[in-house]
Order: sequence, then C-alpha cells, then structure tokens
Amino acid sequence: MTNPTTPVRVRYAPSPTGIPHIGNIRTALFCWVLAQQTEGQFVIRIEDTDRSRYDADAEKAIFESLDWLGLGWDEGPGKGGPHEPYVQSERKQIYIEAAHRLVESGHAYFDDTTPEQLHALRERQRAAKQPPRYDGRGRHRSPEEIEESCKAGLPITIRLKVPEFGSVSFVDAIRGKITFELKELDDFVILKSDKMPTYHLAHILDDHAMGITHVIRGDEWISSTPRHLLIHQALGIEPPEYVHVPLILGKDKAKLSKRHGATSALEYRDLGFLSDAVFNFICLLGWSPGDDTEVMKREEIVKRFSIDRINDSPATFDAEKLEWMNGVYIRNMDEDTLMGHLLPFMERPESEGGLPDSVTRPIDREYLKRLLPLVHERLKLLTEGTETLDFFFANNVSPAAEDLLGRKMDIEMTERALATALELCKTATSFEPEHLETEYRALAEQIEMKPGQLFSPIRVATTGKPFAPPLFDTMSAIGQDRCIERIENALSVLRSAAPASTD
RNA sequence: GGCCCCAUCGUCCAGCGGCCUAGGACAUCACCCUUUCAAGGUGAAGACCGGAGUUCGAGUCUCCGUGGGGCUACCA
Repeated sequence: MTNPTTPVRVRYAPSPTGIPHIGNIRTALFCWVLAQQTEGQFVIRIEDTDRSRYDADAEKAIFESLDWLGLGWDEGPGKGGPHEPYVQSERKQIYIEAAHRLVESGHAYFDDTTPEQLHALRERQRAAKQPPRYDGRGRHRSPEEIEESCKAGLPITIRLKVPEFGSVSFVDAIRGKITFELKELDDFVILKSDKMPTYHLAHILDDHAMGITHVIRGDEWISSTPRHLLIHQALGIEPPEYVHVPLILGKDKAKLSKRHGATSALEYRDLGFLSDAVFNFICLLGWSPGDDTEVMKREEIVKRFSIDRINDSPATFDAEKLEWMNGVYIRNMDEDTLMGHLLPFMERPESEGGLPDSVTRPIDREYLKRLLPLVHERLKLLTEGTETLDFFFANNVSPAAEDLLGRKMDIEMTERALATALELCKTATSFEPEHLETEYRALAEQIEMKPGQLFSPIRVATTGKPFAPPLFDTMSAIGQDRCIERIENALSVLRSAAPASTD
C-alpha cells in the first residue's frame, strides 16, 4: 500500500499492564510519524478492560515513554478531544449496550457456561486430540435458562455467533491478502462476566467511534483479525485499514521480554541514550527509506516514511548499533546542548552514577564548558560524563603502582620519569597546553625516553586512569597546583611499592 | 497439534526477473593517524535456509520441505 495522502487518524492503544517495550513503542512511533506526515491526528487510548492486570506504574510509564520520545498526541488522556473519554474503563456502558444490541440482532448470545465447565471441555478435547475450542453450547440456551443461571449467581458472558462455514479475508497493508477459514474460529466472548468488554469488542467500537482510519498494531494481532472483521460485519460498520507491523525480537529471537535486559524506552533513557537517537534507531528497525541513509532527523523521517517500505520480517534488537548512533548524535551536538544533557547525569548522587558526593552541586558550569571539548567526541552515552570527567572535579585520584608503569618500564624508570616531570611541573612558567607539550617533549628527549613513556605515567598520575583526554589539555585544565599534588602523590605510591617488587 | 505470519552477512537495512562477480551500516580483524583512549581514514573477512518448478534468465515469481515467530483465554 502506498502512503495515504489524506490525513489519517491513527491511535496508540496500550494496555496498562506492563512497561511498554521497544517494539511496542515503535508501533506508537510509526503511528505518530504517519500522523505528522499526513497532518492527521494521533490518538492515545488506554485499554484497561482487564482490571485484574491493571498497573498504575505501567500507565505512568506509557506516558513518560511517549513524552520522552517526543511523541505528542492530539487526542487522549490529559489532552481531551472530541471523543472523550479516552480510557476504556470509563466507556463501559458503550460496550454493554453494543453487546446487547448484538444479542438482539441475533449476532450474539448470552452464555452461562462456567469457567470450570470450559476447562473440563478443553481437557476432554485435548484428551481426544481435538483442538481446544468452545463448542457453542450457549447458542442453545433459552432465555429462561439464562435467567435462572443469572439468579443463581452464575457468571454470564456474551459471545459472538461465528458462522460455521465460509471464510473471511482482509488486505493487510504490508502483507497483502490474508484469508481465514471460519471453521477455525469458535464463538468468542465479547462481553465478560464482569460486564467489561474483551479487547475484540472494545477496540472496534472505539476505533469506529473515534474515526480511526488505520489500525497500526503488532503482528500478533493478525490471528485475531478475522474476529474483528466479524464484529464489524455484525455491527454493520466498515473496518479500517490494517497495518500489521512485524515484532521486534530479543537476541535469542524470542519476543522481547524482561530476560533480554533493557527493553523499555525508559531504560535506555536512564542508560544515557538520547531520545533523538533512540527515535531514529527504532524507526530503522523494520523500516528504511530505501537508500542507505541511516542517520536522519525527525523531519526527514516524517517526510520519507512510508507504509509500503515497512519490512515483512521481524527484527532483532541490537543495542550495540544504537550505541554507535548515540555517539553520532552526541558528536553532532553543540557544546551547550551537550552540557545540558550531561548535567543531570553528572549531578545525580554518586550512588546513582553521578560525580563523587564530595563535589558540591551545582557543579561549575564554566569549568565544565571548558572541559567538554576534551571529551565530546569520546562520549557514546550521557552516563559516561561522570567517568570521563570526575578527576577534574574531585581529588580522589589514587592510582595503583602497577597502573603508573608505562609500557616496558620498571619502577625505577617510572620514578625517574615522574620525578623529572614533577620538577618541570613546578617550574613551568606557563600552563598552556602548547607550552606544556613543548616543554615535556624536550624533557623526554633530555632524559632519553620516548614521549609515550614519559607521558603515560604522568597521565595516570594526574588522572588516575590509563585512558584520558589528551594529556596537556588535561593537565592545563586540572591546573598547576593540583598537578604537582597528584604527581607527588603518585611518586609516594611508587616509592612505597618499590621495596616489595625489588626483592 | 491446528491456523496464520516470516526467512539476504553475527545484527539492522538495500535488492521488488537481467544493472548482483549480491550493496550500505553496526560489530569484528588489519593497517594508517596518534602521548593513552576515542574519533577519523583505508582495507579485509562475512549472507541469498534446502529442493523442485516457471522463465532465454531467479536473491527477486510458484509450490513443497525445513527453521523461526505469533495466535489458539471471561489477557491485551
């Protein structure tokens, strides 16, 4: 199917039973993009018809995920709209009435089969190697019998009468025509005994009432689409366009779940990913613009998106590539923006991955701004700000003796390197990076060491780490006094370690 | 089990009958750059699940098999 040219009305209709994972949120993203492209509307509807599985935290996470990814909605909870309410539990009456109308028109019937009876039926079928299927016994119950059961307090449901023969088919926008034999379907429940509708009934009524033109949903719904078609027929309404997008799988090729580590958008936010990068990346899971373009701004994605370029096959989520893309986004960012993103992570408590608690908050923005060019292109995640910059802010630099040793250097040689480095540090007339580099290169030559051999111990001494930004920029930013202090400290570490390793 | 969907490098994506000696990206490896780590550059390795058809010609169409996934609830 080529893209609609008229405005679409699409909806994201999550059920608040768990934190939406990447696959789920990608569906929302596709909806949003299509709405933007056609200047249509993106509707949010909460499908909370299963009261037993309702989870308030999950509902909160749904909105948080959408907010974080910038998927604003035109109608829905907290926003209102012409089809309020947008929460199914508050629309209960609509479903009850519709279900009863279907009974009256002969398309559905009351059923007083108890869960126990249903269970027994399935057991029998299983034993007889029959497919487990409701046998339609309720079709033959008289109104009186139902009335009696009702009085006796038995649970009453309403089931749709599924024709025994024939078939239904529909054209899926990305898979083409799909046909199902009706004999494979049983009479399914549309109104549960607690008077709540099942998903099947509720979403159809709502989608129709809300004028939804395209139902974009996960692959797992293909199998129940014939039921939905039947309900439309019974109701005498036209079904929408169906767009079943492939699932996103975990590394083991199974449906994404907790076992796969981080799976929700929010987790990626907390891990230090940028929402723009995540948006870009998950768009590319199952869709591509057709050429080799990968890094795209939102506007470009909105412009180029098309339903017929959505893949048929499921994708595996691979966070490694997302990390690379996040790095690309960070590198493309100006320093002020980067600082804005880094600050919240760095200023968190130490126990949550922030700078050491000894560093007073708020941290020095001027100083941080001076530091950013040194680490900008090295960052892949926002959380890495802390570990790459902590030694600039805190004085908790305490390298181990063995880390101070450069390649092919013993303690004695390292000590000589550091001692002369300290001297030069003390007498330096300027602490500008260029000046330091000139001086230290001359020193290396003077003491007959390779530059790397001299620089490496100094790096570890001043930063406490084997990997750090370019040495002289780093020293300059740390400042003369602290450099002297740290090199002196490193020398004493080395000297106290010396006896042990010389025997 | 039944029904439905899917099947190109380890992963994501391109390929919609001849442009394919199958292209790009991530990851991997090598080299270059280099004071470390990155970034960047160059290059290497790496795939059409199998079998029948259709066709002058198939990664591309059809069928079968195989594999994976989904559904098979008074869950969505």
